[in-house]
Amino acid sequence: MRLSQLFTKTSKNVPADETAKNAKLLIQAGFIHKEMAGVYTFLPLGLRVLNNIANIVREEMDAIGGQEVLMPALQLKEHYVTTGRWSDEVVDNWFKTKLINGTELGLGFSHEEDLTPLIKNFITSYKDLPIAVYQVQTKFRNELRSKSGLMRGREFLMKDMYSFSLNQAQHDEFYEKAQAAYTRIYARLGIGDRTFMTFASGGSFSKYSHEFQTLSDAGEDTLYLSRKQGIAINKEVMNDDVVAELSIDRAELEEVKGIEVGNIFSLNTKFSEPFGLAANDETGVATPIIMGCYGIGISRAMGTIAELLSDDKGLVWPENIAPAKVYIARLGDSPAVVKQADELYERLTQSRITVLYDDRNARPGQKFANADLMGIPTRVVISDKTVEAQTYELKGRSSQEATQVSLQDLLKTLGA
RNA sequence: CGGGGAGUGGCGCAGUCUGGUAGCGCGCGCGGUUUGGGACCGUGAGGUCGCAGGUUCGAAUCCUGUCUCCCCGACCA
Repeated sequence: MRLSQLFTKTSKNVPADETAKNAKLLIQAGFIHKEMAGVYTFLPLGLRVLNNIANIVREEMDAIGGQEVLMPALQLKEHYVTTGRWSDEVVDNWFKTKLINGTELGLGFSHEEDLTPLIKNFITSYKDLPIAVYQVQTKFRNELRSKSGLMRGREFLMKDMYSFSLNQAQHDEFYEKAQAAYTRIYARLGIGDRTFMTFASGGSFSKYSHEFQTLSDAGEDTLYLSRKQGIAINKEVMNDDVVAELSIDRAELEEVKGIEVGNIFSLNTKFSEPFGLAANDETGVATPIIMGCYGIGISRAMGTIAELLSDDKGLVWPENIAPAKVYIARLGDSPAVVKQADELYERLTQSRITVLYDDRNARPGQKFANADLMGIPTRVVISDKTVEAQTYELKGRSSQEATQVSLQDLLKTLGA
């Protein structure tokens, strides 16, 4: 992508109506635009990041047998009446709407009620199990107060997966696989070292749920972390019994703040019972299917990464999810410089390396500041100097020093 | 929902207390000089001050109502 073509621009001014670092930076760099509280547009560069994150999540879900679908946002009232979740007393963050004929509908905040009856159409035997179905979809939650930029929105992108198992053993096996997949996801997103599995409330479904909490002072949750064991306990379930059950020495627990970047929990037969979702076992006896639920807020993960991996110059994206791998800063517009920069851009693009090519008629400082603010992992400078020296200047986003390399070495470094 | 703060060109702000029909910076257009860390000079365009009502000869400024945004708290199946 040539920056001269990109319709968004970075700004020297920080938005006044945001306090959260992630929102400030993402807006300043032109990645997102706020429509209203808790509702953001993803602009070209922001959408690339969002998609990159979603695709990593997809790969890991596929790797454990997840099958992707896309369910509607509009939700049938009767399904929620079946489970008792239509009531505003029970679910206080519903967005509800109506058809012109008056039929009430909901805007999905989760999809158990949509998927469970759907699965009933296909699954009837133990031979069909286990299965796991997921989607990457927009969720609507009428939060009393949205806040912190992408961290807590009213409309946000979420990956939600649901597993269906014949019995507890089969469920546990998949649950553990999902747990491992989640760990891999956060590692690939560049926040693995500070993300910990956390024992949290299982609600009305099970004893515990497992949250994945990324340590940050910007987080909303208070946790007690055992670095030694690499696990944490959410304050909401913290007590002596839990500590004992997990064989943790209470003295080593550290009180920290975390951002919930994922949550998995066992649903047991909470949804399969009311919908009559059962499978025949080997003896022909119908048994309720055991379900599990596995969520990751894709947009929240993006906000978390923006928040945590940034520095005083701007965003710092891990290579896996950056909107582009390379930023070509073309200094000046002498024919030799333009030619060389154009050729490098073509060459890298052909090698399927994503590039932001700063071909604008702007001063060097502006281009450097832009590259830093946007958080592009690698910067290549082409100028009269480098053309003359027959080198390319290479610099990582977080390194202080630039190096001069030959075209051959440059291509090698970039994997082209 | 309770408490606090704030709405003035695309963005960031001043002006409001002490009414007299808007000003600065960034950005943008044009001309020129520049070109290795968000350049400089000149020139120009762009707002009627969130919205509605009221007071007044006159309202960005005072009064009432209302909408929106941010923060803290409560809430987060």
